[in-house]
Amino acid sequence: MFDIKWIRANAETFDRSMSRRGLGPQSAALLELDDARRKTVADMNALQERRNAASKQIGQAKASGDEEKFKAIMAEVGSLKDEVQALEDKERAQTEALTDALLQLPNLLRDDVPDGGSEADNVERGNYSEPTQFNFAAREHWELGEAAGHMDFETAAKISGSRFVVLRRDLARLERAIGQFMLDLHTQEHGFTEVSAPLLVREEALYGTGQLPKFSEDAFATTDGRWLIPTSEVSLTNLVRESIVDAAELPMRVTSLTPCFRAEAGSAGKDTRGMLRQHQFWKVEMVAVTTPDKSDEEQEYLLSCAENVMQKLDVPYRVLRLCAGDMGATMQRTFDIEAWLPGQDAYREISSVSVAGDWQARRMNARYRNKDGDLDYVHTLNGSGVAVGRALIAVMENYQQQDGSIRIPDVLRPYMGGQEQIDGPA
RNA sequence: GGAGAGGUGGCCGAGUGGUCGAAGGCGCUCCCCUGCUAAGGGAGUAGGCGUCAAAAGCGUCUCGAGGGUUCGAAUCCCUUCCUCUCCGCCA
Repeated sequence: MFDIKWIRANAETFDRSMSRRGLGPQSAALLELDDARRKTVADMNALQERRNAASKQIGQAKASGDEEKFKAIMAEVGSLKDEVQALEDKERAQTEALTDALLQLPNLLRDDVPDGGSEADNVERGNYSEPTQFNFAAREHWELGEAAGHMDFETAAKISGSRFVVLRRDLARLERAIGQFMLDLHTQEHGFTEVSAPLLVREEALYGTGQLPKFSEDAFATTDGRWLIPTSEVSLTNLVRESIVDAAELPMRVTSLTPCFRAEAGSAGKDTRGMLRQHQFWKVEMVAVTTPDKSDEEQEYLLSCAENVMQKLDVPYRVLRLCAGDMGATMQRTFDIEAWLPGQDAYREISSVSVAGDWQARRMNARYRNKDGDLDYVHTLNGSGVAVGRALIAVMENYQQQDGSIRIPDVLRPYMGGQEQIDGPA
């Protein structure tokens, strides 16, 4: 959500950002709406002032017993009332129209976000180790899992439909181990506070983080008007909604391990095989709330935390600086971490680390008191740390052995009762 | 599901149809005082919008939200959302 006053003062910057997002210039239409609104406000205020003054005189007239004056002013106020009412209605409608328009707009882009229209234009920012090499043909995760009998899409389809999976035995445990490991890493080494927050949220929470109003088709709604979270970014970021955060408590860093639910509308036919793209998956999320001057470095910090997960798992990855056309609407700058998947012979997204600036904070009305003692909006950031389902895939494919067994990364063994590998087909 | 209570400033909390954006307290800021600290004394301290280059000032709106009664509503009425308590049910 944008501050219309900021748009008026920075129309060019604003329009350039929108253009880079593939939208036309937006400021002119918005400012026109706002000009009309402000004119109404001015008229309304003037009338209200007259009404208020007249009301006071009525009180005085009545007190002094001046019946004639009393009636005269009453008459004036009577007509003023309707006019004021009309202007108030007009003002409300105009403000609502402006707010609705502002709510639709994507976030600003930071200057260092590369231009580009698709993922092809993302810029590599660095990587960690070379792609894993095998002296046998690498299998995809679902081949490994189905062959060993602990990854079952058929049964999942009977229960829930496509894009669901049933994991059994060691693989179910490995999924749990990955989540536990990452959560412990963030809480014990990275300074995050673990949070267990709702998975079912009000519509307002999704407006706050920006999934609504534009992306309702991506999430699942319940029959009572609530929504299943598409990411715990929603629950965690909204922790500060409608509040004034104590500046001494910033940066606030929270993390949680939760299921995420996504409708995946519009990705029909994409990644249909395996568990890369599911309607339900586990994810460890990191959310940070900080002051505006600290959000850039905070994003670097979140990225380093996510990278640390990958390094400890010892899975090859690269970091991308997402281009304008590939970025989500709610963020100002995004770094993706892509894990190397030998079975696919490709890097695939496993984490996304973004800074939203004050865009979400304005929607949530989340503020803090700055050094001058004035209220200002906080900056919010989030990053996957990392997606559990995809980490499971990455571990399976990178740690696979010729016989279809899978070695267990060192850091996960404590969470697997010391087990060193998951056996392949019997 | 049944019955009840309540939503007021950063927080707690008082509040009667008018002079209330709102007592008091806490917190915070500044000043005074004491060698330092603690304690004490004094002053200040809601937010949004509009106007303004900006600040000040001025105007206006806001006591959950929306509507109504009234010359006038935090206060009365209606609707609605939310929170809490008790009972029932339940992991």
